[in-house]
Amino acid sequence: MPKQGYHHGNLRQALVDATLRLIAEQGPRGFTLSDAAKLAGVTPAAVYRHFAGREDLIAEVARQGFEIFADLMEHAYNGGKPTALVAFEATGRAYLAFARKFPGHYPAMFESGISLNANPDLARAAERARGVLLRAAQQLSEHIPAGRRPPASMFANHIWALSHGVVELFARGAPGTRGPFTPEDLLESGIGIYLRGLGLVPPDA
Amino acid sequence: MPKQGYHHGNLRQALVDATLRLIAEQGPRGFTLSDAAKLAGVTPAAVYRHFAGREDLIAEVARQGFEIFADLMEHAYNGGKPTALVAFEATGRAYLAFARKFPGHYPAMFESGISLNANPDLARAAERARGVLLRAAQQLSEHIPAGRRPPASMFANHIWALSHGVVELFARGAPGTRGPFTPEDLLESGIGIYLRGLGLVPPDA
DNA sequence: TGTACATCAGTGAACGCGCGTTCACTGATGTAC
DNA sequence: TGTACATCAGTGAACGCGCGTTCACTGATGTAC
Repeated sequence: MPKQGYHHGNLRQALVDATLRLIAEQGPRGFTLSDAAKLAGVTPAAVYRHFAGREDLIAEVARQGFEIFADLMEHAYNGGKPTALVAFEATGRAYLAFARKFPGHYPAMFESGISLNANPDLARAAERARGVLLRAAQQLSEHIPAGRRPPASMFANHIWALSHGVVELFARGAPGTRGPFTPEDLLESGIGIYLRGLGLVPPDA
Repeated sequence: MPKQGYHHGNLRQALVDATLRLIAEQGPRGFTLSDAAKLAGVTPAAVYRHFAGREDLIAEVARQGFEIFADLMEHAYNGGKPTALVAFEATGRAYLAFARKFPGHYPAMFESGISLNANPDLARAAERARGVLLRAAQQLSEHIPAGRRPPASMFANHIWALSHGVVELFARGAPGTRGPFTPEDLLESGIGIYLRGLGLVPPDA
């Protein structure tokens, strides 16, 4: 599909890639449309052949991010195999892995200030990602004694919040940068304690 | 102390207040030094009588935020009374309460992209806030059977991450805005489950 | 109490800059005959 | 196979704008005598 004769052939994706690199290097605040164009070897005006403007470009980056994010969590979840618990823990790990391996996507999705509803494709992708985590939580919740089983959406949100907090505070140069624990340790142990609190892990594990 | 004869008398704090209002209304990205000056009824150049520049103004806002934050958590912690557990839970609630009641300070502290080390006063204030939470965690951890007691700094970080995640994702118009739970419910229940996982709350509570 | 003077907070005009966006254009590519 | 033409991706110059910052200044306040 990519043609390399110079009409660039694939400028749309080249601009997305340039945006990713800029955000990864300088944060979502540092990104400018003009820089992205320059990095793609093209005039700023050329961007408007492929995107409605700056906002639209960021939205596409975020959309692709949510697609990858959903895929990655889906893969980690693995249909709930071998057990609901193991699958759920893997999904949690996938969250952090995504944030670290896609340092351009994650900020575009969560720190760029973009509205998820501005763009239907973006909204759909974000919804799908949320859905994966929710499904993992639902299946897991069936193993909790029905009497004191919290709504699955609630503890999906707990895990999401804990993961996001770890990413924001400890996986970058942010406030809590200090400390002997890696973000991975922190998230893994946090989820472990939390699941024990739900009665899903034996107290002596 | 404030003189109301027109040399303004208290422009420094007026600028801080203007910054707070702008950030609360438009987010940390929307803030400009010029707008803050205008809101304070003053020329942009006047700002430089009191601050080294834009960065320095934001740093002062963040510093004041951390001082209030630390005070609030300290007050909630209440020296560990009546019990370590109750005091700890109150401290967690204070986190969210601060984020909601000081919607200008919180973003300046955690979303403005400011470096906590650029300014020694700021670094000190941030350190104090961290210290309060850590102390609460330490005292609480003494109630955990020594054998499987995780480092206090680890579970202080867990609570910090969970709280921050709830604020970022659910206490604003952000991604997870939907759902039947208030942020307060979410954080309270999350901390509850977590503490049960630590063996600090009886399983049938 | 009154005058002369130093201080210094705030003014107003100007700056250079880089941003996002527009517009008429050009020139390579693909298609019709 | 070759020529004529339509398409449309990218150019280059220009725009208006608002930003953070600077500078020489002014004028109110406080102090010394």
